Amino acid sequence: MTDDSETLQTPPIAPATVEEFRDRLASITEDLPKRLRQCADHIAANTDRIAVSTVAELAAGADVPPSALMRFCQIIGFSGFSEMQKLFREAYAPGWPDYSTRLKNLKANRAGSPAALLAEFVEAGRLSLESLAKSVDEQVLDRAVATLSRADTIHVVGLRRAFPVASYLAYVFEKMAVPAMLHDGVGKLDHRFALRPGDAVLAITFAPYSEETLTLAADAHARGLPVIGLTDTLTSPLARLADAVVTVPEVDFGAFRSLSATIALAISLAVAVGSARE
Amino acid sequence: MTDDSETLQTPPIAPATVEEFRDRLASITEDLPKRLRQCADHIAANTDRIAVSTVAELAAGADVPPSALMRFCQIIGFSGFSEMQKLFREAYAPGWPDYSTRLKNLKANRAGSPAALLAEFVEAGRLSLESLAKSVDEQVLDRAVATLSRADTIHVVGLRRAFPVASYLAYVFEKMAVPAMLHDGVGKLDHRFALRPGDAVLAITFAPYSEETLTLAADAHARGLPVIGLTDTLTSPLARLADAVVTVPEVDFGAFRSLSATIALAISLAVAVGSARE
DNA sequence: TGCCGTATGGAATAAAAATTCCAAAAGTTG
DNA sequence: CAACTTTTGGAATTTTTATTCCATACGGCA
Repeated sequence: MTDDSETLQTPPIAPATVEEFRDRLASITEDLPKRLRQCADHIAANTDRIAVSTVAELAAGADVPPSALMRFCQIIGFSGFSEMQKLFREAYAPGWPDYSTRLKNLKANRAGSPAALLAEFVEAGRLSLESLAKSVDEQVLDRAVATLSRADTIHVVGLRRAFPVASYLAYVFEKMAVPAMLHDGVGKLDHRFALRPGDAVLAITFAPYSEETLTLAADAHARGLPVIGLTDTLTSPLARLADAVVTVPEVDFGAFRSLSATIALAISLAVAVGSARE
Repeated sequence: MTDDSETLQTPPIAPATVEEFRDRLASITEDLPKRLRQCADHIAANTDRIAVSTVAELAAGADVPPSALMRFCQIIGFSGFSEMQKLFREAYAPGWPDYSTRLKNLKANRAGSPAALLAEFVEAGRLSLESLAKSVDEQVLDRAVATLSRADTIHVVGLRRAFPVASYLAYVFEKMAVPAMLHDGVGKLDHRFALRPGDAVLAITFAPYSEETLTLAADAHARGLPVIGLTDTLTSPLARLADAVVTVPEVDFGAFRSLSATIALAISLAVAVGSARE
């Protein structure tokens, strides 16, 4: 008998995804002794808290001693609670952990062929877009669009790294017949006096933040004009000057960003403003 | 002195909500010493992972020793990391069901809302990147890099829709110390005589092809200078003038292209050329 | 009712994580 | 350039958390 039970025993195949976890849970729940069943039920109802709880907390929730919960983890196929928790912690932020490490490696051996480089940038772009979709704050976006739609003229400013974005915004605004002015710093001319009451500023800057962009934003802010910021983090100096700050998560490759997410955001903003004004 | 500093010292008022946390973060970030600033930046960019990470993990991400991160938590007003983490664990709502579900939600919003538009552009960008990765011709890419690496000066030209790409290329070349000149059409000045023997032209244009770009490419071609084209199809008028044509499949949404794939390709090209020249 | 196998709770232990502390480095100021 | 302050890294310590183990309770069966 003993050998039989050994053979039939729960195979130590731990679920590799949240999906698999749920399947396994459903398949074993019914023929489980009382306490383990309590575990299963509580876990099923609170799957999302696994990532942020301790054994003791979860056990208390299921009204069982910690050791029961440990047994439960092992029955599912994990070596213990920590391994199970790992699954949920990683599922929460997929891909991210070793990504920047990979970039560093690639940077180290600069033997990268053009095609290999391209693959990296494509991947970076895809990830950026994904995390943009996940993280964007709809309220802020709505507010930004509303503000810009009311403006007489939109002053777009973004230099260096942000200049491609600024120039694309200017292009789209032009196509949609939205009065806009691109502050491009050509000839080091200072166009700040072009700002009139009723106008709004759309400023784009990423670390290291460009002095001129911040100056223009500060100037507009001081004069009571609405400022919309497009930047990398909420700690950016733009945050203090702007009425609405939209942040874009973008992965750097050395000094270079893929800009995919930023451009996608910019163009959405521009098209939304264009439509709203009609 | 000691009493003064005690009085002036950061009040130990810990943020009680994630909102307050962000405010506090933004307000202190700028006058923070180097390491603590790294903490602030990394935390700002990865706020959502605080709940599921350990001190060691976050510290590694910020590239600082764990003790620096502890100090950071205390400066913000918490007694330590655990207290800070508690805030985020309580506010925790998992990001899954992830990306694709989130996209659907965004799109489900009233059509034409900024968020819905963003979802469309994100989708278009991703598709473009995917098909770029699948369709890119490595041989052509290698040839383009080789040609540009040999050039004395690289003349970058791209107008209207392609201008953001051209300007980004110019930026990257500058950062990598590659001699490059951006033909931007400012003041309608014609810089064609800047083309010298030994130079190369990198021309970017999409339908409807910009006259000025084609003219410059044709001119260079006539004078025997190598021309590299970045365009949408092999039937583009650039194809006849160029020594190597790299095509980018870009998925349009409405009248506007996301540019994601084009920028990814451009930056790969630039970085490859920059590396090759060293 | 007495036997046996499984299930259970909690105390003991091991592992991992957070936190403190201090000596050394870096930076400032007179 | 010396005295002093601030910042830093890492080793030592403490606290928390996970995990194991075993004596006991329970339930079915003869």
